[in-house]
Amino acid sequence: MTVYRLGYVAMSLNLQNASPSQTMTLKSFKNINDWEAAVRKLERIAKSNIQNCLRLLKHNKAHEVDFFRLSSRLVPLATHEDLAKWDYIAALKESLIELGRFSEANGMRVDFHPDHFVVLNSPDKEIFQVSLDVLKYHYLLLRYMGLSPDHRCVIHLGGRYADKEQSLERFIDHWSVVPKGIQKMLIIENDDTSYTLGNCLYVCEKLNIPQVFDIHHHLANHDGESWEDHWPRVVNSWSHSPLPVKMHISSPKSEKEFKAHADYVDVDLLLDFVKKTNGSARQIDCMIEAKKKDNALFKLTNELKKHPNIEMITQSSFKWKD
DNA sequence: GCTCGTCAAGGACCT
DNA sequence: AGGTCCTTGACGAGC
Repeated sequence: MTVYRLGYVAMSLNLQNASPSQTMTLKSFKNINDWEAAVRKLERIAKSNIQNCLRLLKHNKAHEVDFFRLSSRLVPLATHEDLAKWDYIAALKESLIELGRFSEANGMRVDFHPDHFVVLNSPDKEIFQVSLDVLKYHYLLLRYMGLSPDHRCVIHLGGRYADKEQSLERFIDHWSVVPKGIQKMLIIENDDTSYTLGNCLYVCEKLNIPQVFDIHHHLANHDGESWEDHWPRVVNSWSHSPLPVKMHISSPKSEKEFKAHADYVDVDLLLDFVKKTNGSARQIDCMIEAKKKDNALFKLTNELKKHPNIEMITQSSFKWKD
């Protein structure tokens, strides 16, 4: 019997003024002539983002949601080369530890998914280095939150660069120069344009990396393969992880805009996944990637509650009963 | 208190 | 080779 746990991404539609992604562009930073004053403003924004994250976790606790993706934009400009001498960790230490403690004390799984500009298979050395810098930033946030960074950060394999096979092998080549701590932090997700679940599993098995299965991406990009055939390999890729198997689920916005995310997740898509994977693992964590964020999660759980074969365990976790 | 253009990034894709 | 789109939420200018 598998326990399924639902989570959502980065922000809530139910909390007012609780954005964890307030920002400052490089342009507006440079418009402030006093460097110290500009940095102080950045630090105010970053602290507010982290404090808003804590509010989000408290909101989640109230609704028994204990799976959550943190915004990657907590610290604006943290990885920008022009701010390399800015010691953002020193300014944010206390806020970070408070956030980490709350998530640990409440048994929450929190993780990151930096956007697609992290490309470890880039043939351009500078882009590869910037990607490492961005990953190091995520690593530091986790460390200073007091959390083990292992398997907390989802990335994609990267670009095709006109030769997909060679570019996939370049990921494997580059992996050897990725610092060990960052290697252990990473998990790989199939994408909707280039690397299919089969491609990703090949890399994951070679490098001993857990595979994050994205069912929406798979439907958009699958080379005629069925995910069901690959599923045992996905589960097996998590065998060395202390964390449960993780997957992403979203519904297409429309037939025409198939790759875009819909407001909500179709409950039948989730039910089909549950029926096909029930019993395959002790627990599977399902990340709801929908425009309506936590409201999409709440809508799903309301629909699940009414299903005769679903037994709710908490407000956001459940199991299938025959 | 709205709407719309802007910001920031790398790559895919089209001309 | 160059231009446009993709994605994201926030922000700021202008009404």
